[in-house]
Amino acid sequence: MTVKEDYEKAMLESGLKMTIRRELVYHILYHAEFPIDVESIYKKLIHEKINLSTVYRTLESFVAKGIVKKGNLGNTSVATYELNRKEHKHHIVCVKCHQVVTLSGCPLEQYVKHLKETSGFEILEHKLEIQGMCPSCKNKDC
Amino acid sequence: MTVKEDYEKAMLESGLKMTIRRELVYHILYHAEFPIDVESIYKKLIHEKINLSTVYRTLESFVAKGIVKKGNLGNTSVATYELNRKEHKHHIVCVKCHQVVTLSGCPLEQYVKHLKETSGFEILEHKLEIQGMCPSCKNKDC
DNA sequence: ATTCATGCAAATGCTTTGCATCATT
DNA sequence: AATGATGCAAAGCATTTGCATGAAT
Repeated sequence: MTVKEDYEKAMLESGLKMTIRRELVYHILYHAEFPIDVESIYKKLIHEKINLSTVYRTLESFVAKGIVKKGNLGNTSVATYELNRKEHKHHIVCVKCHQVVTLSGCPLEQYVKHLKETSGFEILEHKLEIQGMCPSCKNKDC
Repeated sequence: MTVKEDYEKAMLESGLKMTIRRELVYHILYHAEFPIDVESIYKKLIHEKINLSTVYRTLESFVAKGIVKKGNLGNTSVATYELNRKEHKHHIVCVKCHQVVTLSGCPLEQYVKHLKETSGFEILEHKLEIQGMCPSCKNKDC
C-alpha cells in the first residue's frame, strides 16, 4: 500500500475530509523515523502554502481520530507527533543534543498483557522513553 | 531519616542554599504519591508567602541537581515533578479524568541493563507511562 | 562581604481560537 | 447547498527572565 492509499484510507475511516494540507502533513509523519515536533513539520512545508495553525489543527484532528499519537520531546513541553502504527517503537533520546535513536522491539508486551488482566483499567497506549547521553555528547565535557 | 533531614542532605550535597521556600517545595514533593504539576504545588502553598516564579525556579534548580525528575502530565504540555528516589515508580494515567495509579515495581530493569551494554549511550533515566481508562470512566459513555 | 534566592512585572514561546473565506462532500 | 477546512490575526496559558531587594553562606 502506498503512502497516498494509506492516507486516503485513514481519512475515509475517520470521516475527515481529504485535503492537500492534510495529505502533506500525513506524508511527513509517514516518513518520519521518530516523533517530530510542529516546528520541524512546518519547516518541511516551507515551500507549501500552509498556515502554522493549520498544521496544529491537522495534527490535533489526527490525534482525536487515533491516526496520530502525541507525546513530548524529552522533558520539554514541546509536543511531538508520530503516526499510530500497529508496530510501535520506542526511543533513546540524548539529554544534551536531543538526538533520537529508535529501538527495535517493545520490551513491554508481556507487562502490558499482565496489566490488562490485573489492573482494572482498560489499557490503551504506553509511552516509554529512555534518556541518556549519546556517544558523541558523552565525550564532550560541556 | 526525617523529611527535614532528607531535605538538608539534598541541599548540602547539591550546594544549593537552604531556604524556607525550597524546604516547602521539597516537603510537598516528598509527600506526593505521584508526579505533580506546578499549579498543584502552588495551590498547596496558598497560605505561604511564595511567588509562582520561585516555585518554577526552585523546581528547575532541583532538576538541574538531579534532586527532582521532570516529566509531563499525560500527553499535555504541562510539566510534572517528582522526587528522584532510588526506588522509582511508574504509573497508569486515566486519559479522561487524569486519575493516577502507582504501579509496583519496574518492568524495565533487565531491559535497561541490556541497553547499557549494547546501545553505546550512557543510559540515565527512563520514562514509562501507561495510558488507559480507569474503571469509573470506562463505565461512563461521554 | 559575597554569593545566591526571591518578588514582581514584563516578556517569551508554544498552542489555541474567532471569524471570514474557501474547498470538499 | 451544506458541512467542514483554512488563513489570518489575536488571544491564551504555562513558563522564563531582568532587575532590584533580601537572605544565606
